[in-house]
Amino acid sequence: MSGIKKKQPLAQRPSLTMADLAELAGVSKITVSRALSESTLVNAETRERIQALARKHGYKLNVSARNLRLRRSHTVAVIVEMKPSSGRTMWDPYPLSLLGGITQELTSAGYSVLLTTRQDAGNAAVQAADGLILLGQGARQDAVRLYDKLGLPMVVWGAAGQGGDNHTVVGSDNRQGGISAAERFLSIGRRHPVFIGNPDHPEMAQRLFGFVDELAGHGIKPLLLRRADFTLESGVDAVRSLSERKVRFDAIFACSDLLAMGAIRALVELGQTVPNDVSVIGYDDTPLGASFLPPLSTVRQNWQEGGVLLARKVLALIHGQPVQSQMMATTLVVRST
Amino acid sequence: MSGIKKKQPLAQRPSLTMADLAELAGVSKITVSRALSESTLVNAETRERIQALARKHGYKLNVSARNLRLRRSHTVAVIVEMKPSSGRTMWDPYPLSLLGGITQELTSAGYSVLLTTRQDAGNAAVQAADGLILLGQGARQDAVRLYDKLGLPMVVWGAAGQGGDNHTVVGSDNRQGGISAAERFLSIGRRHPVFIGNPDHPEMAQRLFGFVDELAGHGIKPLLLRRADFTLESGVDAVRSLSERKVRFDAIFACSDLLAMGAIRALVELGQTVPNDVSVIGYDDTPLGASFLPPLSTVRQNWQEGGVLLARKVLALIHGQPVQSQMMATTLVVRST
DNA sequence: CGATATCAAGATATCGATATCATATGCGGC
DNA sequence: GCCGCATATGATATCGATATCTTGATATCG
Repeated sequence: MSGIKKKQPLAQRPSLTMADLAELAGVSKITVSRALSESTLVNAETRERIQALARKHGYKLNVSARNLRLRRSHTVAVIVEMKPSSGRTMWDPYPLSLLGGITQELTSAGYSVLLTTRQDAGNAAVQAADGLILLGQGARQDAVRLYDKLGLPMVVWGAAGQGGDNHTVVGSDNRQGGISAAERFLSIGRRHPVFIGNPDHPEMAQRLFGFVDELAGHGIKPLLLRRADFTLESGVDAVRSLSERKVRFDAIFACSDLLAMGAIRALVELGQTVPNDVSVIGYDDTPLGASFLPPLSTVRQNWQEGGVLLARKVLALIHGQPVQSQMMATTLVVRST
Repeated sequence: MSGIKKKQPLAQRPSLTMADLAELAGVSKITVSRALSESTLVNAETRERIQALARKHGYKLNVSARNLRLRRSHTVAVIVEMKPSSGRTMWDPYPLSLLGGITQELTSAGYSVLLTTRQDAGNAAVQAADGLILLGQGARQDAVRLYDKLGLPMVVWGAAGQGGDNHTVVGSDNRQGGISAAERFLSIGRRHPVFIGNPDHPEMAQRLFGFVDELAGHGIKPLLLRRADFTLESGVDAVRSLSERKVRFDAIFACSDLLAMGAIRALVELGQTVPNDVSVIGYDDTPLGASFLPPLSTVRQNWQEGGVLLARKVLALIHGQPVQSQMMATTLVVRST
């Protein structure tokens, strides 16, 4: 019966439904539903039989139907900020292993990952998601508030305390990253450190605070060199400007490996040696930093793990469990600079 | 009536349905459906009125319901190969702007992007997708065949002709990339070129073929230096081995900027000058190559555009339009090497 | 003027799965 | 022999949207 339709108004590859399986097995479709969802309400033998039948005929669950009935989508929307022209976009190497971690964790929990950009987050599919993960500079106040209105479980990647702390934040412990750079400089007797980066960015600001606070404990006040671009040229330029201003410095903490490498290049040009005259620490532990000459010391963040954490938190929220913000430890990788 | 339910078995945030809107507007729900989908079957005035009402009450379409009825998911699954430990994974900087392009194009066409890894592509949600995009080394024969069985419109990123040409392939024109490197070397009078890369990888193989063929037309046969890793160290090592074997060479075409930079570093160590003694061309146009000293000549691929193209092709396939494989032009960026 | 378009809106059935309530059967205990 | 209870299965309603078929009203034409 059910196999033959009078009409097929919405032509499509005809796929097996539970009703079809039910007919094949000689049971009702509810029994099939129960058998396939491992319910104990159905006899073990029948269950096996139905499952075997499903496998044999390549039965595929209709996700839309289930989602409609259950009023959930089993989907988490990941909203990334896309600023294609910026020096540090979400499409940069690192934040992307975040996506990797997220995907791994969510899919293995049976959830789907819906990738979207900020622009079209008004999207019906996004609103239908069970939860939200915000990545990138999108973690700014306005954006966060915007998505908050959707009333969905939401987790944000970024700096702690960012955005009214009404929502869960996961990020790497930028403050601690700054502290460990400071500790390193102190331990090797540097007295005139410089910070290169953009304190307007909440994550960088945390690095700066950690750096400054730790140094302050030893009576040292670092110089802040504001640089918005995270390019190598920007690093070169920063150091040149220091030299022109005849600033005395013996250590540089840069907010990215690229900046750090630029700084080193400029130092070499100016006849300074690294690390003898000036010690340099970068941020992110890019593969290039390790191969740089001299090999770059840097602060490493574990993005992949961050992604996993983000995913776990949304899932917890979705299941109604209490969740707290969390900052992940960073590691200072000491190489030759 | 419809606002009040006797029971609420699956408790959830109560959201407005078309039926609710219909009651508010004093029309039937079909009219609402038509009004919201801009159908001309409904009076312009009524349409406006209903749309205003929908906006006012923050009506949200239930995607599952629509998808169920229409028997499509408005979703394209993007399957990425995840090999976290490899030197060149999908989570590398570049292939990721591919994702950017894909996302942009698909979402602006009203489709959702479902991100998955290879492992769980048996996933119900993936099977429910309207189309598939394969990224990364997943474009290998076995993987392609696996997904082919799903019978979904599918587009693969990779080298032309790869995998039985039963399916659509989009990629950058690696062969042409090889040719333009060869042309450049010929034009500056180099006679002893070397190719560094891994010809087992289909895309690299194309570069090699283009390189070899073009040179052959001028009676030159390049040396093939096989290197599986795409690290800077690998490039250093490659050049050292050339020097140890006392091979004579005056040009290097490397399959990645990192390899090329490593090669240059080794050349400098050996007292050779670039580009006077040896000319070097890399691949990918990474930001670092441009800032390298000396600035690296390289072959640029436009990943973002590739993503857009992939997306357009799946959409075309989904809509039943004929589609052809396409290779995107590459650009030789001549800098100082 | 009657016949036929044209336009606007409604009635109904349907997509595929599952929650809930109902039913049938078997079994032990008093 | 009847009640209660557990086990296994079925019937029905429902999730929210839309395709298709109808219906009614107005317009157009020979």
